[in-house]
Amino acid sequence: MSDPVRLLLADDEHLIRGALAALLSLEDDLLVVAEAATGPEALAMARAHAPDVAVLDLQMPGADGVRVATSLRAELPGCQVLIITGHGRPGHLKRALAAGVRGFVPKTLSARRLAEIIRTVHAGNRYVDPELAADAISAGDSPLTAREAEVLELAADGAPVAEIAERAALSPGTVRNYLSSAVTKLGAENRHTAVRLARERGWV
Amino acid sequence: MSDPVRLLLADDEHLIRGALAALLSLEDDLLVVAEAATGPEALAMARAHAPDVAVLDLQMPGADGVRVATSLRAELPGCQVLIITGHGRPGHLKRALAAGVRGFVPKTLSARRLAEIIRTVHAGNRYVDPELAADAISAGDSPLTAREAEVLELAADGAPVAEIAERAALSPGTVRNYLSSAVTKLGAENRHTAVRLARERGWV
DNA sequence: CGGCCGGCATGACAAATGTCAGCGGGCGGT
DNA sequence: ACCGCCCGCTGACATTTGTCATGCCGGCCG
Repeated sequence: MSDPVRLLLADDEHLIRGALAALLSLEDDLLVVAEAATGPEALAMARAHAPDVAVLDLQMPGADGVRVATSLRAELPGCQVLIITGHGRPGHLKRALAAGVRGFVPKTLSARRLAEIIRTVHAGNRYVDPELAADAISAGDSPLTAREAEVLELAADGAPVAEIAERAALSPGTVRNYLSSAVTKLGAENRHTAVRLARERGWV
Repeated sequence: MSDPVRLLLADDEHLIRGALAALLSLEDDLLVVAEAATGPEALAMARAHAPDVAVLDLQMPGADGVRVATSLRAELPGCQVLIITGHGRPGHLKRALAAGVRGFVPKTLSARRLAEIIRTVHAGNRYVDPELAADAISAGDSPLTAREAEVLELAADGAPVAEIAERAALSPGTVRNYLSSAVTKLGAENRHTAVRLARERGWV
């Protein structure tokens, strides 16, 4: 029999991480060699242990799973990345795939299936949860231009136009134009529902 | 030795629930007798198995942990409820306690600690995570009147004043007044940041 | 080269929003 | 009985928005 698959687990929820580690350790061809609770910690652990597969939670303090994946891709090309997420938004999947992530699955999965998918990913294949994939396809591509998305993001926390303009180094009028066109493209009634829609589709 | 503690586990994330069940089963005085993925399912399972302790995730499809806890309290007074949450907001804790929940902990906890807390709760004692408790205390009570909170909630998804007025059966002017006073009380710049603030503090 | 598109801006106007003052009614304390 | 507080409403006003037309510049593609 071949060597076991060496795993890095990163999730900020201690309970889940520990439980996951325990469950995956039951599979005798999987070996958890490192755990991390934050993005930077995950990177450090990966450097130290050079795992075969990194299982990363999408939402972690410090740096999210996709950012970690990007760094990992550059530093440890041999390490495959599997992203695991609670509430998967379409855009995240796209970003993740672009970052070279090999697998993307929701947390509503049994441990046995996860173990299988880890093996799949380790073998160099990809695996994307069918439901998340369907969502991503139906959501389609973002109709927003880079600027529109940027401005929309700055508008996300309810800041007035003046503040957005300052933070984006734009004229207030321009900001309103971008906001307006973004709202139109998204079919929203105002900037705030637009922000919500864009968030739901993972476009911000 | 006494009988084992009979547990109900409810969490919509299969992975976590399964892992948790496995870990808690390692403790020989704990026995997982039922699992559920949604609020209603949790209630049904509780009726069928009459567990000693119900471990409920706060955010579940159908009905959230607190609502389930309320029903449980009425139907199965002998069943203690322990709420477990990812990102705990202060107001939830207060609502949970009011619903007769005996324990409230974040997911950033080791399985061993969780097992201890389950025993504590089963013994009839309360346990609230110190950090969450501190947050709740520092957040204090909501300064909003019932109407202000109601209107703010209706404003949450970015609806225009006219729509809020209709849905609340109020005059548009009144809605604006409530919104304005809520914004002032919360020290926000506009209704949207007010909504965000109120959400963070668990006041909506 | 000549469109075309996106980025960036202005100006102007309509609509929505935030703010303030004030009025009346009800309800619970002192 | 009186006071204070919350509810609910109106009206008026300043400010912030959303929307539209229009213009200039720079890059990219046919």
